[in-house]
Amino acid sequence: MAMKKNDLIPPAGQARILIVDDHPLVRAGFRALIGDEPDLAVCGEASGFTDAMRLAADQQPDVVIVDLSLAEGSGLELVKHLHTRLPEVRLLVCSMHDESLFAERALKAGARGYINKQEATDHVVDAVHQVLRGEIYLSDAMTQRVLQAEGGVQLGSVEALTDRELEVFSLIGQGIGTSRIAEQLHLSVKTVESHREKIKKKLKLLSATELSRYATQWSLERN
Amino acid sequence: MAMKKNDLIPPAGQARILIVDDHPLVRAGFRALIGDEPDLAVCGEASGFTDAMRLAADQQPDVVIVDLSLAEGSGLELVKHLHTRLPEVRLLVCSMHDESLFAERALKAGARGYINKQEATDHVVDAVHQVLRGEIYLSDAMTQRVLQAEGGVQLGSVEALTDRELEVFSLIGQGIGTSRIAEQLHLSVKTVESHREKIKKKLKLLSATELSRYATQWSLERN
DNA sequence: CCATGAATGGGGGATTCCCCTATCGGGAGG
DNA sequence: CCTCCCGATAGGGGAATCCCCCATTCATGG
Repeated sequence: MAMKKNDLIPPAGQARILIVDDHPLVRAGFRALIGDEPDLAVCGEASGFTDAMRLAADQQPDVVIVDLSLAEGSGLELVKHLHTRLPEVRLLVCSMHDESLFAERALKAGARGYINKQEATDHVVDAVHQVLRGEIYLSDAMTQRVLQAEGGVQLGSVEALTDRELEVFSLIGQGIGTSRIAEQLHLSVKTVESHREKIKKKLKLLSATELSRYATQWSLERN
Repeated sequence: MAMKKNDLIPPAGQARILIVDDHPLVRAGFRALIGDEPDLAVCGEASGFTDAMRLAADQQPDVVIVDLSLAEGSGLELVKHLHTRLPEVRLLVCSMHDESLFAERALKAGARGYINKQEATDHVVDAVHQVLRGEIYLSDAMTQRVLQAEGGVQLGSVEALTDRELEVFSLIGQGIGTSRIAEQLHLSVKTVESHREKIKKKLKLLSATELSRYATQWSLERN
């Protein structure tokens, strides 16, 4: 996550922003906020993957604001593809999704910032300016979380899990309860609980419900 | 669901609109859209139940636009309470949720219209005008469905859930624990537990983990 | 060799799960 | 008008889990 300085120079006049979000109302909100800034201008809108890729290629925007849930395709996929094909374009992910679950994924996918929709009205202009300067934007809480994870080689990813932990994690993702996991793996319930705790720590999850949700999503993604 | 004509007369000058939505960006979108209309004016914003009730009492708006998912409390509850305490105020529900699942519930709770966020930018001004005239606004597709489905609803799946149960189910799907659900809905933990039990019975789920998994999947599907 | 980490478990208090029952208010039907 | 049912609320109580401690064993690499 070292910050490279091979960015394009900031645009001379107005910076051009492309908005990608499946909710027309949210796009209207962005337009209103960004339109008030003298040095920013909205150069296009898209609600899905295909339109976004085409518009980004045509318009050559300085910043693309990407929502994670799109009408067509996924936001994370869009970030990866945009980052590959148009690496000079700064990507700012703005999502309603749980920050702890997606901020790191967004950064790994090539985004230069992640902002929660709850705080978007107050900070989106700041965030855009910041990524325009080549910096990375994260909420204060999330900055802590990500930076402190720099110590560990892998950032809160499933790859950091031990084989045994991954087995347990996978079973959790299949909706199997603690006691049944213990049966299935011929372990004590206490051992499974210990594994759950270690998994939670490694994935930086705060509660059993978060673990369950994360495991379920992970399980669904690779099916 | 017969249309009563005991409405107040339309306001003489500008109609006053109160916006209730937990996403600041969406509120900004509404403000931009409504602000462009000469006969409409935004008289306040709220993100949660309590603020909305207070503002509605203070401001005496002509129309309240209510999102179904709020920062504090639930939109359906808000519609019921507003309809009881301020029956002369027209309520327009605007949600990202599946229309077929919530439009009927919204109307029964006292709303005079339901508009999907996907089509909000194009139709919200029409919808507001329509409810101001004392008519009921629904999308064309939904009008058909509601009017013909007056008899009975499909049982056996999520549609079989009660309003309250559905709210709890949705929060479970967002990975929120029992105690925080209780906080958010201003309920006893015991009540939330009761709802969870009833949901499990209705959906034929055998354990809390199954409920969590099912709710998570359901929640992800409609994002 | 011994520091480290993985795998296995336990203690114990807090919380949740799960099956009961119970009240209360509103709407459907007699 | 008056039951009867049901949705919403909530408590009791025992079992299960959660969650933060900790201990032991065993392999592996520095």
